[in-house]
Amino acid sequence: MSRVSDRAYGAIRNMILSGELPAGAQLGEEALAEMCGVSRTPVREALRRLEADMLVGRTDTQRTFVADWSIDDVADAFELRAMLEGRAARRAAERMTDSAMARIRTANRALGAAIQQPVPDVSGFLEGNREFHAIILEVAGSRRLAALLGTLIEQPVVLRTARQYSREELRRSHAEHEELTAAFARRDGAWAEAIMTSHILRAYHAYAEAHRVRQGGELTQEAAE
Amino acid sequence: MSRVSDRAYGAIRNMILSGELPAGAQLGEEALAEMCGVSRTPVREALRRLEADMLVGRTDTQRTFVADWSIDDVADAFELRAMLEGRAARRAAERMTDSAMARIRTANRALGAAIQQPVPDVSGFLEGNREFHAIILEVAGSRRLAALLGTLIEQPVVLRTARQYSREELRRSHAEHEELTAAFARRDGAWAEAIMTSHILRAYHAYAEAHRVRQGGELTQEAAE
DNA sequence: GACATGGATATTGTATACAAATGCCATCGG
DNA sequence: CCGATGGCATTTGTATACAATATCCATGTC
Repeated sequence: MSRVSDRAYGAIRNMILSGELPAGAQLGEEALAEMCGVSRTPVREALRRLEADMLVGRTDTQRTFVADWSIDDVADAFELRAMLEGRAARRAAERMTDSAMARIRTANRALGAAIQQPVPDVSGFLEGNREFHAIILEVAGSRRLAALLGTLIEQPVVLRTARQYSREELRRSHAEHEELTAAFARRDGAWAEAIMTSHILRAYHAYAEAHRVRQGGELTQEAAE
Repeated sequence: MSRVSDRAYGAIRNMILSGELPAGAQLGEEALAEMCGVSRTPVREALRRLEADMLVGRTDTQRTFVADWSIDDVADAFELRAMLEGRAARRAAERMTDSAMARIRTANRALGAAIQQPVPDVSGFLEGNREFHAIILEVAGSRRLAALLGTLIEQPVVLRTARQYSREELRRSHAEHEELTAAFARRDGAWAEAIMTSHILRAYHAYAEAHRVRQGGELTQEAAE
């Protein structure tokens, strides 16, 4: 992240994900450039990347704005993610190595320890969770699959669930990870795919449930899968 | 395509797809700018888009080159495409309208007529084929699915098969389209998905077969699915 | 002769200036 | 009062200049 355009990308992205730039907000290049303390050139580059991520949209006349997400968009994204992560899990199971198994177990142990603290360590949970999914994607060994999932894993909507997960929900997530680990240990691709798919879809429904109850809650971190 | 950067994008993309810029070739911004008769700024933008399409790659030190595709990359891309187009077909079947059915039938009729000429009209076939798949994607109604498939449908490798399709292969493609149409007419999502998946995978194996026989053939148009 | 080192050359990154287009608002006519 | 029109302000698109960095080649040393 040393290049200026990378910093701009990260900064704008964070402002979108945190809600500082609300959905639908106009994104003037000049204004963003001033915020980031850079010129328009790297800002333009950052905006193009964010457009590819579908975090920002464009009017027919090239004006940029923060993408807003209908309920259907959210369901759509989760469905695709469930399918793609399921595929990744299948491939990972088929290609699993002993050293990767060890890394997966380590990540999962850390995750388990985090949620058993007197006060659950949500950050630790999230970090273990991220690591777990990253290893699977790595073992799956498909650059394209990784690229496609890249645009799906950190959406605004996905990022606002975990902090309010109950201990029970965290525990359940951990249990699903354990089951996935068992499927990997047996190199059972079909099993791994099925667990992963339901793992993601459960996260979706947890989100949908929470969203139905209290519209517009203002949290900042990742959903826990 | 009136903006200069769009023209640059199209021009560079065509040079890659046609093989004029061979895999692995360095893509200097200045050189490309001169070729396209524009300044570096729009060229840079075009290169970023092509990078997102995975048509070009980057060294660790930001030098751009034409991506080259190993056999595994090709298999990988086709697999993902089969999965995603299958999903699109399922969704399309579930959401099919009468007017879309009519358009699908029209496209398919045109495709059928093209291959029954004394000399098969391959361009007509390709146009009908493209239209057919485009309507399905439209009816599927998932912007994200469309975006993900966008990066998969026109790869260098996918684009070099149809011209050498035998009349028998063209006929078979048409027959599969007819079967898909029947599945749509019955709003049978599972059926549509299964046909579409096998449709794409058959195209893959046709490609793999041809590629095994004569490595490095030099054709220019799209694969026929 | 092989390898390290240094500087010249080429390439990419960023800033800025200017051109083109879009949007906004006030004014005018009905 | 409503809508159309024209011009001003804002925003985006492109070109160019300059800075930073990487590559390449020649030279020198072991």
